Amino acid sequence: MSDPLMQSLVLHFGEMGNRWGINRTVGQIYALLVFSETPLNADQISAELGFSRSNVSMGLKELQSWELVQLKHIAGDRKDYFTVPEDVWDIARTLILQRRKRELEPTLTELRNALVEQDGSKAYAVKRMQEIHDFMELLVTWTDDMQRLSREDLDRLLKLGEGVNKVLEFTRRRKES
Amino acid sequence: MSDPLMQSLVLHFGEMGNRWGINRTVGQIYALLVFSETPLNADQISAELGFSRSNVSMGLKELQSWELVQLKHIAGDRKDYFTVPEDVWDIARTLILQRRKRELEPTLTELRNALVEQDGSKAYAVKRMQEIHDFMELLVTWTDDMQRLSREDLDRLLKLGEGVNKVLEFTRRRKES
DNA sequence: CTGTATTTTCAGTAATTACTGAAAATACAG
DNA sequence: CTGTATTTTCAGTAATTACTGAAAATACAG
Repeated sequence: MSDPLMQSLVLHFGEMGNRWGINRTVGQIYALLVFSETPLNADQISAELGFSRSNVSMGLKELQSWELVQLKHIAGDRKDYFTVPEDVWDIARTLILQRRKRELEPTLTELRNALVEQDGSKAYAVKRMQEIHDFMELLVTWTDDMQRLSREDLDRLLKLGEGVNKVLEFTRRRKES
Repeated sequence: MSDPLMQSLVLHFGEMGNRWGINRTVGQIYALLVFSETPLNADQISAELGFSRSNVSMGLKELQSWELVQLKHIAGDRKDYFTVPEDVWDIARTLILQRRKRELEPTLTELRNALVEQDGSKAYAVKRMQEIHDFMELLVTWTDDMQRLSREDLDRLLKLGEGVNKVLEFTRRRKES
């Protein structure tokens, strides 16, 4: 890689891959695409990162299943090229949606079923299942609502931060009256 | 396990462990503690889940490093007993804090350094680093702010959902005037 | 339809991670 | 301080996951 700064960050994203549930090579491929101005094809990625063409193919497939990369075609070139959305917010949105799908929804379904079938089960365990279920449902609905906000409103909301407290006063008062 | 419903959920949490960055056994130990009314000691866990005492010891150590379990002592008993916080919100708070620490902060530090050392690097890559850095910083500050809200305010905020949009109108108007 | 470029699949193997039992370390009752 | 209960460490191995090269499948230019 020509740029040493980029190189070290690509390696770092590879390491972080573990913690995000993807493997080292997939993390590196992703980082490379993020920092590349132009779309890249599998051969370029393979050459740049030094692992096999087939490994790159599998990595790209996984990134596509996460909807984290986009397939582009270049006129007069038969190869598949890949990029990543320009807007960091779009990336974040996808990440949240995907993690929710993989980390929350299966458990939510499982809990829902458990609560329906429940009978003669230990009362405490059932209570706990209910609590977790309700909380997860709340989170899912909320992230759904957030997805519907415009980029600008989201930005505003995040920057509001703790100030949200003051804003909440309105609702509180409204409910009390 | 006496309760079949609980059994199947413990197994499910084990499977989900993979996606949450912990292994199957750690996931099962955690679920067992969540659904158990009383604190459990390592021998009980080991017997209940059918894996070795030493594996349970390592699992509990990992859960402690995540601050997801609490050590309890029972009068007149020399063994260590473990539980999980009663309040789902407390669990969620810990989870968010820990994931931030493991998934965001290392990269934030890396990006900060990269941006300082940056010179003669590809302009596009640097721009991208800056964007990601700023976004992550925003997220970190925001989750910090959220941690400071009371349980009740958080609940209110989540239930507000999309309604937050209307509330945002206030800020928007204030800024415009 | 043919031939070549390109991508994907997959069996085999390398690397990593999970798990166990035994031994060592620690904790504490008496 | 001694002896026993309890927890932790760790080397060895089992299980899982990552990666490669070769072969198969697909895509498409001509």
